[in-house]
Amino acid sequence: MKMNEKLFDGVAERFKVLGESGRLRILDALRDGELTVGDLVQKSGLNQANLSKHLQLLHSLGFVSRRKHGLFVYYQLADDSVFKLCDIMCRKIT
Amino acid sequence: MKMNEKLFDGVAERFKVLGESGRLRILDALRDGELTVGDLVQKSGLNQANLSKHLQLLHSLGFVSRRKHGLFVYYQLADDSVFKLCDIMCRKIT
DNA sequence: TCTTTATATCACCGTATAGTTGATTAGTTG
DNA sequence: CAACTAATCAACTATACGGTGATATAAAGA
Repeated sequence: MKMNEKLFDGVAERFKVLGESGRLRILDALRDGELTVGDLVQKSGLNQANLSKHLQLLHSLGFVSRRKHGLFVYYQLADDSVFKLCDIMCRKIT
Repeated sequence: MKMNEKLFDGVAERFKVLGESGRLRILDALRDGELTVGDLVQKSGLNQANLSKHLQLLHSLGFVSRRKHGLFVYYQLADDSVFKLCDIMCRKIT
């Protein structure tokens, strides 16, 4: 695909979101299915406010989706693109 | 690929490098073949010191390779992984 | 309605980093 | 040596971003 001039900022913005190991850990924790915010607090070691901020960012850019059920909000991966991306990156490292 | 705990930082570091539109423009400028630093100064609008800094970063993480010939240093894309990555990202935008 | 719980948001701080500039250095060529 | 390309260094500004504690919002149940 030819990179459109308009796309640079949007693409960079999304790479930047993945350029933070905390958010990668969140996404990895969701690999096996949806989790609540509370689950993610435990798994990630991040506190609630910080985690929530990361989740809003990931959601706003389409990396995760969510559904609300009662008091809980369940987050899950929007698709498998994150792991496609990480696979390519990992190949550059090893 | 299962994300190894050790890989998180390395992968994040590389995503972060792509998370900046200036560097994406540099990589895009190299799409059609190798260019000298002077060429890239013109194409990118960045000054020499700044551009050189970006190039060192891109080179140290394996996104570009370089060869020296006479006074000039020619940079080129190390492989096509950048565009694979951008393609996936673009699909998330459109 | 009052309480509890889960999540989102706000305000603030500290730090990291990009961008810029100017100067210098290194290496190559003629 | 003189001219040129590129890398590097130092210093500065501005801004973006992560982390955190406090507060707000929303849903469920007594």
